[in-house]
Amino acid sequence: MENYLIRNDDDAVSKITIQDVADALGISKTTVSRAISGKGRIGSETRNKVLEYIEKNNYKPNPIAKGLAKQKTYNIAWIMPGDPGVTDLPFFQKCMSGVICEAQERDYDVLISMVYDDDISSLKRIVTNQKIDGAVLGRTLTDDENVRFLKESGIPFVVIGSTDEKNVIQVDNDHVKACGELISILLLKGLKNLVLICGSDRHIVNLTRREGFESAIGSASKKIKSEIYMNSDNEGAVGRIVDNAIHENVECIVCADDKICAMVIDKLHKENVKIPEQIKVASFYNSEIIENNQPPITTLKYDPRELGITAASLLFSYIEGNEVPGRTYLPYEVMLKGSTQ
Amino acid sequence: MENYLIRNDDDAVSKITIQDVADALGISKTTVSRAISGKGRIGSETRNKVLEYIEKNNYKPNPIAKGLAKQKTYNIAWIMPGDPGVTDLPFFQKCMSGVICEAQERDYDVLISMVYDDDISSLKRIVTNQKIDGAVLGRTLTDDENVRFLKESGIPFVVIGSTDEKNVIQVDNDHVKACGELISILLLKGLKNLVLICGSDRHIVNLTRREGFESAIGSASKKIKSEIYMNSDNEGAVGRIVDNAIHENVECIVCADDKICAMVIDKLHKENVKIPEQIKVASFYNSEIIENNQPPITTLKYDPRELGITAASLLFSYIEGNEVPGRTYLPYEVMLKGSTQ
DNA sequence: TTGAAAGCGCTAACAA
DNA sequence: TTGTTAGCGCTTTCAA
Repeated sequence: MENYLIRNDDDAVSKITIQDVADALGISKTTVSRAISGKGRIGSETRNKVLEYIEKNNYKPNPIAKGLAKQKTYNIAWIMPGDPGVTDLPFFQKCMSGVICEAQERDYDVLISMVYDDDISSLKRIVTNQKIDGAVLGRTLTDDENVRFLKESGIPFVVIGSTDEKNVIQVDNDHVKACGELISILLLKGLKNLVLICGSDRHIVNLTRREGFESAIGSASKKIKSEIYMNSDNEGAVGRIVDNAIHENVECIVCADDKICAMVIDKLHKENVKIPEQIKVASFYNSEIIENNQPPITTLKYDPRELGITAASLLFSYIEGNEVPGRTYLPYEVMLKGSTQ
Repeated sequence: MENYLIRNDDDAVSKITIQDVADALGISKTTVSRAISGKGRIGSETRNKVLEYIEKNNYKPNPIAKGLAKQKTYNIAWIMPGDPGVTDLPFFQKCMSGVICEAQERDYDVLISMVYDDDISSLKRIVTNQKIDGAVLGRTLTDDENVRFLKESGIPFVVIGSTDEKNVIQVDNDHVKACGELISILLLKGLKNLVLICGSDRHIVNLTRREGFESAIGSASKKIKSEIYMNSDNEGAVGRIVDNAIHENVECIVCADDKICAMVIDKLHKENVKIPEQIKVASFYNSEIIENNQPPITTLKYDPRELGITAASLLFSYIEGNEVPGRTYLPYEVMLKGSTQ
């Protein structure tokens, strides 16, 4: 037989208030408040007395009350896509951990909002309920409802990724440059026939990666044959593209992200096509799956956690009224591995 | 040249307060409050008038103020491991999405806390800062600091997973039964020589899975040869165990989770050992990687999102003062696939 | 059925 | 250097 639990309020944390502290010390709330905040003139003796008492009695100012008085929540939102298969991506987890880490340092907490392509009600709730002081948006779309809504609401926010919207603080890797660089290197190795497989063309990251690919092809010294497939991040599409690539003697399959790359590797494996002997493979984003592959795959390497840290840091800076750059690019690395040798 | 942004408070959301509503309607705050909450006597005419006005002018009560008055935050915490390689697990993402979904329905928000094996400071901050009304803990450890701290703090909480601690509301799958059932089926097929590979023995889930394995072996009608490896969720250990299994003519390798299973599959592949012809493989937890494998792997199937939903739902029920079962088991499914044929 | 007033715990002018 | 006082926006007794 199961045991049942009933809520018992007796054991709630005993909450001591600023008034209690003031009374105990025979001073006023104001003085206590000043001792804590460090603002306003106060005798160092009094301050120490207060600080000591607070420390000993483990007093913590109630942030709700503080928030009401200062019109702040001490919360920011982390907004990420909630669609299954996307939420899971380690990329977002790592960004999030960066955001959390940075928030923590400022005694802020992170409230999570999951949005779906056509449903940003969760974000709207949080904003209209005034539960946050700012937000970090995990990715950008073309014609992005989240961005539009956040701008309208006037709440400070930073996006991870790029957007054409004006006056939006953006943190991203320079995908155009990075992808261009990777492709240029491959072309210098003499490759003349490549395909690029991308996911949704509503994800701006895919558009910028494509742009990098195209620019490298465009500025190549020789004539290059290339094909680009958008919206092809499913097994069926990847399968057909790979089949076709094999048939057309494509020299290198370039994947916009690790998920697509994993599918490509899988498919090539099933078809018994050897990497890199029969066909080369490169990816614009790496991950564990790809790193541990045999042979390891040539990829671009970014630091998602750093994106989160930077985004949050900029957000706080902006909230505090500082001048903040419109766009920040974080570094990348080109990792040349066996898959393109 | 980059553009720089400076925070401009002019565009902040215009906040209309309960007083504004009262003034506009020529009634008192109290009446407005009553109309909204539905508590206390109020003329239906007045109520409608208020509701209508609120609707039209898009008034939202400030939850901070409400929180201060009612001593609530309207936030719960989702506590998950922050260690890299663990945070990423789709399991936690899916639980989290369940928790969020359930919270949303009650106009609660979810605040996220990442804890590390020996560092629960993030949880402590959130609790002592009184920023939450309750918490859902994503997994349980032996001798769990999180559980201990949450109990001491007196804050309502529910754990996903099991624990020996008394008076803790737990939501889990019955791993003992599920794993026992899967193994029993394999034994009925005539297998007589198996190994089980588990991760950390500080994770209670691994202990319960082991228990299920052992109980099935113990109650088998024939004599079964079996070996159990704990703390073996790294490539090196898995490699050695698999090598050894091949050498010892083990019939079936059972993996405590999908990550281990992926490593096992990979290793067998490298060694050119065919599944299921030369060795069979089963996993106590499934995932996309495993489902798409060729041949598909025999696994247990759970619904992590449902765990999150149930945990949050129990938490709210408990917060509201209801009687709540100490332990809730959610269903599982045994998926027999080609890997054990 | 409605309203006045006190209070939730804190901050911040303004006075002293 | 310290205290008084008036909020922040809401809920909730207690009166009317």
